Order: sequence, then C-alpha cells, then structure tokens
Amino acid sequence: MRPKLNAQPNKSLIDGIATLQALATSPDPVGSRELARRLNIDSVKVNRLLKTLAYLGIARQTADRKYTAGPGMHVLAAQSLFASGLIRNALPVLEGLRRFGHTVALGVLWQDNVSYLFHAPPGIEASRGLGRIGLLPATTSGIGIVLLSEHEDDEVRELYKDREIPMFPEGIEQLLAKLAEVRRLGYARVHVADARDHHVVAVSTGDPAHAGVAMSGWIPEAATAPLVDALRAAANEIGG
Amino acid sequence: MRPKLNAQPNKSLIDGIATLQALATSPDPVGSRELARRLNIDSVKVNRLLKTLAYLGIARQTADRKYTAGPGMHVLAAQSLFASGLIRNALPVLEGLRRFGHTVALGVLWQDNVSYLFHAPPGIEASRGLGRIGLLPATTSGIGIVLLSEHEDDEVRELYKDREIPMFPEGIEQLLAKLAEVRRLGYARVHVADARDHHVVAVSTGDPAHAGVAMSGWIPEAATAPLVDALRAAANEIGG
DNA sequence: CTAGGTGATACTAATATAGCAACGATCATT
DNA sequence: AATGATCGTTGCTATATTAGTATCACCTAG
Repeated sequence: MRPKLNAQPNKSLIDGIATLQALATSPDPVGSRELARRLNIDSVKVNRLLKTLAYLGIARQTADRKYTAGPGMHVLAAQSLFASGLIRNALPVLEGLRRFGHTVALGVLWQDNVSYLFHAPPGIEASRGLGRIGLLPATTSGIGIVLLSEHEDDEVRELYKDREIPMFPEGIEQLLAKLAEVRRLGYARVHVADARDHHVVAVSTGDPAHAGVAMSGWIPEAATAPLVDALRAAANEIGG
Repeated sequence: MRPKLNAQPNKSLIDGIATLQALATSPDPVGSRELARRLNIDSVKVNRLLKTLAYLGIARQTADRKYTAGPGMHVLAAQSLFASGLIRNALPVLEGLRRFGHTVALGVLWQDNVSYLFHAPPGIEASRGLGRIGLLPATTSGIGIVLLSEHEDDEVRELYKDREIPMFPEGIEQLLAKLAEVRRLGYARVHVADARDHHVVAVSTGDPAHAGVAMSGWIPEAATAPLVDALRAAANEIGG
C-alpha cells in the first residue's frame, strides 16, 4: 500500500470495508462465521459488522440467516461507478477492441484476485459484458499477471507467503520470473491451460496502473504484436 | 430504515460509509472540512476517516490536499457492480426501451437524491450511458418521485424536515399529495420545468422496490399509457 | 501585516469496541 | 430420541480505540 498510515487510522472502518468487499465478492450468501474465517477476523466482530451493513441496507439476511448483498449495494455500485469514472471512459474503447473477434476484458486487482468490470466473449452483446464475472485468482488471469508485475517483488512475496500459487506449481520464484518477463516486454502473454488452448494478451492502464485490459482467444505467437499495439492504444485512451 | 438496529452497531463503519458515499458523489475534489459540513460530522473525525480511506486506496489526495476517488474506488465499483447484479440484468432491457426515442434512465434513491446507473438520451451510444450522471435531488426526478412514494409519509417528512424541497415550493404537503397520486396510479409522471418542456414517466422495480426505470422527453398525455406499459414490462423483467 | 480559510496532529477523557462465554436454533449422525 | 457439532446472536466487562479540544503550519486575500 502506497499511502502512509495516518495518526489515528480507523480500524473499524478498515475491517468493515474488508467485510463489505468479502461479502460483495462472494457469489453465494455466506454466514458470519464463514466470512470471518475467510477474513481471518473474529467471527463475533464480523457478525456485528454485517449487522451494521444490514442496518445500512448494504447487506441483507436471507431466510436461513446468511448474508448477501442488499438494496444499498445498488446505490454503492451507482456511486462508485460514477466516482471511479473508469467504465464511462473505457466502455466505448473496449467495444472498439471487439473487432478482433476475441474476448475483451477490463479488470482490477484486489489482493490476489482480479475483479472484472467487463468481460465479453465474441458474439454476446457488449451490454451483457458488465459485472458478469466476479473474481478470479490473479495468477490465472492475464490482467492479474500484468497488474501483479506493477508491484515490487517483495510485495508479491508477502502476498503469496505460505500459500499455493494457482498456475505456478513451482512456487513464488516461478511467478517472479514470469513477472520479470512481463515487466521487460511491457505486456503479459499467458497460456490458459484449459480445454480450449487459449492465450491471453494483457496490458495495464492508468498512472499509477490500477486496471488491466486484455484480449483472449486463440492467439498464435505471430498475431501477438498487432494485438498488443491495439491494447496499448486502448489503454492509453482509457488511462487518459 | 427497515432492518433493526443490532446489539452493538459499529458507528465508525456507519460514519465511514457515509463519508465514502459523500466522497463518491462529489463531482469535484473536496476537503475534509467541506465534507464534514455536508455530513454534519466533526471535521477532525471526517479527516481521519478520509485518511483511512486513502490508506485503503479508495480515496486519494490531490496536489492541493483535497480528497477524491482513488484506484480502490474502481475495485469497489467492480465488486459492488457484480454483487448488485442490477446492471447486468437491466442493461439489455434498457437498450430495448430506447426504441421509443426518448431518454432512458435507471436510478436508485440515496437519502434525498437519485443516483443514476444509466442515463442515455436518444442518439448517444448505449455504452456511453453508464455512470454518466452522479446525483440529482430526488424531487426533481421522475425516478426520485416514484421511489420516494415507496416510503411512508412519516419517513418523507423526516427526510425533508426544516428544508427547502426542490420543485415543491409549497412544501411538504404538496410533495405528499404528489406521492399519494403516484401511489394511486402506480407510476410517476412529472413535468420538467426547464426550457425543453419535457415530461418524465417512471416506475419502480425490485421487491422491495429499490430502483426506478424512466423515460423522458416530449411525452404528451395521450402517449403516457403505452410508455407506462413498456416501463412496467421492463421493470418486471429487471426486478425478477 | 492581518484575517480567515485549510489539513493535520498531540493530547487526554470517555466511550465504543473486542473477545470471552453462553444461549437457543438447526442439522447430521449415532 | 439422543448426541454432538455446527450456526448466528447477545450480555458482559476490560481496555483498546476513538472523540473532541487545542494547536500547529500552511495558504490566499486584502
């Protein structure tokens, strides 16, 4: 984290936002003890934070007393969407990129995950690409790799300390080598090891970089350069 | 507010979220004292909350030390957008409504304001309609009126206690009469008193209602019914 | 120079929160 | 049925954490 810790940081707010984000990124309703385990926070505390969020309307309790997003989440989405301004600038540019016939995506890094604002395979309507995917482990995603490469090695080490790294079975050194390569090239090219044998090409945008733009599909080595050029132009336009 | 206050509500989180929302809905960078005045909270407290948000990356300080949205706001937008699911469901439906040739909008109520997720006049690309407008006073907006009408009169009275009500110079009784009419009809039709002599037709969506869909433009009395039908069908499709 | 604005921090009082223990539900297994 | 292991939730109390005052340095306008 770049900004310094201030004189009297509000710990309740820090934990509260963490709880809110954990709630938002959970695809299914979750209970407080479950969420507490994910966050490594005392479950009673998480319970009270969730109840506070429920009071604000941001969270809501289902019939079986688990928690999920409430109506206030729409409000928060509208407000943060406007404040961020990212989609407003990016969407027209992203639509332009779809002419290549590949999947086009825009995402941001959160901890060791990538959260997608836009993710549209060819064929679907562009308007269906919004808020379609929640989270993916950063190391399984081109956008994740390119955004991780913006961090110092130390920070990445800290992030994956004592943990398995998806897609990098040999561990942290293998990941750091990949990140070094990405820094050198200025873009990420990763192979998706599923049945479809896809490749992803991704670049970062913003200064400092806080979002990534990517195209994925069947992309042979020779086709990489023009796609990178197009992505860079798009990133430049978005990042303004 | 519907949900009960729990045993130990976290006041720091409540004020922190209020600060976050006030920051997000401010079109320009703001200082902590200025924001404190808007929120009616002690300025030192707001300052510390802002610094905490800055530490989290959600806020950011400009060169002149004012605060504005930071990179973390993108993350929050992506997460809440996904969690809310509202745009994902609504956008394709909203695009369909544009065939009428009017401005199409989707918004949510926040305090006495309406925050827009989508607002697209005819002619512009649909993708430009996202996050385009921040806040409007609820009483100046068709969506605002229809969402206010979902509240009890008491709550509306509380909201506008000791305050001017935009568009309702005669005060609270005039507003309540309008809301009663909206409840009876099941939709809002309001006249926009600007140079263009526009009308807005709006309905609510969701159960309980937490968003509004509207069309605005030059809409004569006789054309209202089919538009309301189309809006209701759209609201039904969105609200699930 | 003053006057009034800003953001930021040290200090101390007091309050709001953390964490323990416990309760009633619910569910699966015995 | 009985058991045991979950779950969400709350009362309680010590104490960590926050609120609010006073104060600072900085800036701009007059």
